Amino acid sequence: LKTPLKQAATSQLVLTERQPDCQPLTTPPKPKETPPADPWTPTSNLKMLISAASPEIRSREQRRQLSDSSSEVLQTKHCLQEHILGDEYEKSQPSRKEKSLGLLCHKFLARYPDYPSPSQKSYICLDEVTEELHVERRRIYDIVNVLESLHMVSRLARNRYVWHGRHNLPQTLQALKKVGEENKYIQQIQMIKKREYEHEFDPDSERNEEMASSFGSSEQSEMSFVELPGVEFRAASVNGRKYKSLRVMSQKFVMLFLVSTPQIVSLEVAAKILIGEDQLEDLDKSKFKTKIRRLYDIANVLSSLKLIKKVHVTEERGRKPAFKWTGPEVLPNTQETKLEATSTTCSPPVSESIPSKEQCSKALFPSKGKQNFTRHSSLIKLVKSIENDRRKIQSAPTSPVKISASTYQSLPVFPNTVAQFPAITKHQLEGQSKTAEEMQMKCALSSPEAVPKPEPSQQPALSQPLGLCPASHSSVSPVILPHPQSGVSYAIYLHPSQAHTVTTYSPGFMLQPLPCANITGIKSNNSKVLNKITTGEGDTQSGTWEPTKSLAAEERPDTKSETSSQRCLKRSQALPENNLIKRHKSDEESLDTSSTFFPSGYLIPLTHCTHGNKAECSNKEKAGVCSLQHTAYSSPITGVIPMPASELKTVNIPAFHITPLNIMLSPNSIAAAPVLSNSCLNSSSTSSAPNPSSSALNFMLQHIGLIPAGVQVPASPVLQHVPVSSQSENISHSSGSTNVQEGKVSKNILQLDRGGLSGKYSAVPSAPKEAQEPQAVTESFFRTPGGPNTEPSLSANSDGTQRISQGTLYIPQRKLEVSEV
DNA sequence: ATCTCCCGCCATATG
DNA sequence: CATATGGCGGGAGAT
Repeated sequence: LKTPLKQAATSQLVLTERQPDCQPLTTPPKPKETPPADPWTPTSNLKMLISAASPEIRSREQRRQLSDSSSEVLQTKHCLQEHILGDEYEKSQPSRKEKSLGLLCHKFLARYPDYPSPSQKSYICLDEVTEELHVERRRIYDIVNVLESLHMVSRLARNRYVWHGRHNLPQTLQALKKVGEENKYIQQIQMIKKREYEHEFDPDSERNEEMASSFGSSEQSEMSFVELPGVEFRAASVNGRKYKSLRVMSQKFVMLFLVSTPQIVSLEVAAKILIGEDQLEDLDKSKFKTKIRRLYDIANVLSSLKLIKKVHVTEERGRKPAFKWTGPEVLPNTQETKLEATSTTCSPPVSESIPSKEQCSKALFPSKGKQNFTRHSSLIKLVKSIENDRRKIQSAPTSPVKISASTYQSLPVFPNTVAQFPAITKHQLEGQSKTAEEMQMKCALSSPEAVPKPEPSQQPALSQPLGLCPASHSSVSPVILPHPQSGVSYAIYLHPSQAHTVTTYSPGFMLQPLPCANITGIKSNNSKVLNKITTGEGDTQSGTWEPTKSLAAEERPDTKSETSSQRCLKRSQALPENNLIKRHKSDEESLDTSSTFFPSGYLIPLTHCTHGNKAECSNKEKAGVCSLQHTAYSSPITGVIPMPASELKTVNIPAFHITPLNIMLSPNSIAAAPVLSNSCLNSSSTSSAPNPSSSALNFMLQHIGLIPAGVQVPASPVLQHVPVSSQSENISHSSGSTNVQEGKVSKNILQLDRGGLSGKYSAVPSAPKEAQEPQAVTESFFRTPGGPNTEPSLSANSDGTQRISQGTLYIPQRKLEVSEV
């Protein structure tokens, strides 16, 4: 028995971790799973597992061949059915591992392509899945829920989901990262660690007290689900609150990875944070346990997606289970600063290339869905009101042309004012048109720098966001935020209960221990950096801005970068902003009143709203849109925009990673900083999934000829990788007290390779590795004695300060000295 | 013993 | 009301 079990385990690991290397080996398909009725044969069991695994592995490695993978699966399945040859082969008891969520998830994923073509949507029928995979429905829900949290699937109706694959992943991650930053997760993590520390000395003295006090404040984002423009909960979905916990937990869990510097998160910390958010109380041992259980569930799915992998962190206390982010690095969005002339671009994130075309198209029409808030009248109302507001705004000027590519507009600081300020709208490309001229115009507009000219009046439509004010919270008050980088704007809905909290909440309670100071400092540094990058100097301005929270900085980076014209625009807006900011600053110092925001919110992409409006839009527009869309589809878009190396450097600077550090911003602050973001940023991001506008923009530019169609994705990929790998790796290595061990896993993997597949593998040495290779390469490349952050590129841009600050961050109050050589 | 986390009861949501 | 979802926690396999 044991043997078989082990194998199973191994196989699983392999599946999870190894895929890339596998080669197309042919596996003689053997039976896959059998119903547990059969007898037992260890060997058979193994075989089965392996066989099962191999196909999947294959599929994985070749992500490109989706169809293949699916076919494989089918094959496997067939085999299963007819197999039986082995008689004794059977495996019988599925040993727990065979039933693991991770394995199940693999099987599930194997059925669908990572990057399904937009044209053909694949639907997921839960009944079929459960049947084919031989699992209880409950398990499928676990998987689907996590996938939903990443927007890899979305629910259509009962029993029905749509498969999006990883197309939305970049956007999702970016959005999550942003929210994570807003939530001050970094600080929370530090707090927890600190507390832990203290505990060591003092057993449980006043744990409750502390927790309550500190955490109470931190309870912020309670249940909030971050949505993306293109993917929203459909139909009956869920807006309704309560039941999104797994989804929400999943998102938060991911946020923790994206926000923390070594991208390693221990279960314990994650659980505490997640608990802390909604419940002040602690102590709950059972609650903690439950949370942990859920985290394991989520982790299994994320592992199957290869977004994380298990590791162990050894601290003073001993070693604790943890997970390390292995997914694509999310760039700090912020910097769209430079998008200007070149368009920046986005390089494909990570290793996989994404069908740009598809993405673009997708991005263009995100809204397909209307959001239905099922059964939540309040939500519906909100939406309507929002729409109305928007309409008002839009309607005001006549602007036939909306523009937008740029994206995000600014958000009004105060709702009232909002209307007054001109904003550039995001998407609306649609309407417009078709003419080349128009397109050009748009393009121009869209690019921030290039387009400075657009006058406000022209951009009447704020398509997105309208700011609503946070100040008055009604039971449900939506706060709309622009999401510059990704171009995704989202709104946060507070639960009534939360709202109370927020409103009520006293300023003093925030905690921000030491770290704060550091953070702040860093932040300022970052901002400086930004300035530097963007503008040569900017000290002056920066001074003003610095105070702002990182968020502000992030979002607003363009401010600096913008062209004069834009600047002017902004300035006008800025006045209020600045004041606000300043104010905040002071607040912050005192303790941050604002910190609480973003508590629980439900994030809804504004885009949708727009959509809703769409109806109202003139038919013409619609028509225009349609045409546009078509075009988009048919047109060959590269999707990638060339980016100069220099730019890349800037963007990738490690400092930025740190930037996130963040700080929380208050809604006000956010609102305050209206920004026009440009699409570039997003593009840069990696992400492949830029916001609609950006993609549209790119598309247009290319067509117009402004941008070369071919894109060079030269260095960018590498660079992108760098930050991630280098960081994490270095850290792990260097960390003194904290160790990350992956030993087990890797071992298993290795064994497996040797054992069963070696023969096949031998044939294919280099190719497979490639997938993972990049990491290694980059790693070595960047790894420098100085420490994780010391990279050449960095140094160029940064002044010593940055580096220092970074170091500070890492090490913050813990003893674990991670980096610092 | 501890770490993982499967299983499936049962409250809720959805249609 | 019948189902579909999915929170939750016991308790057992894996280490």
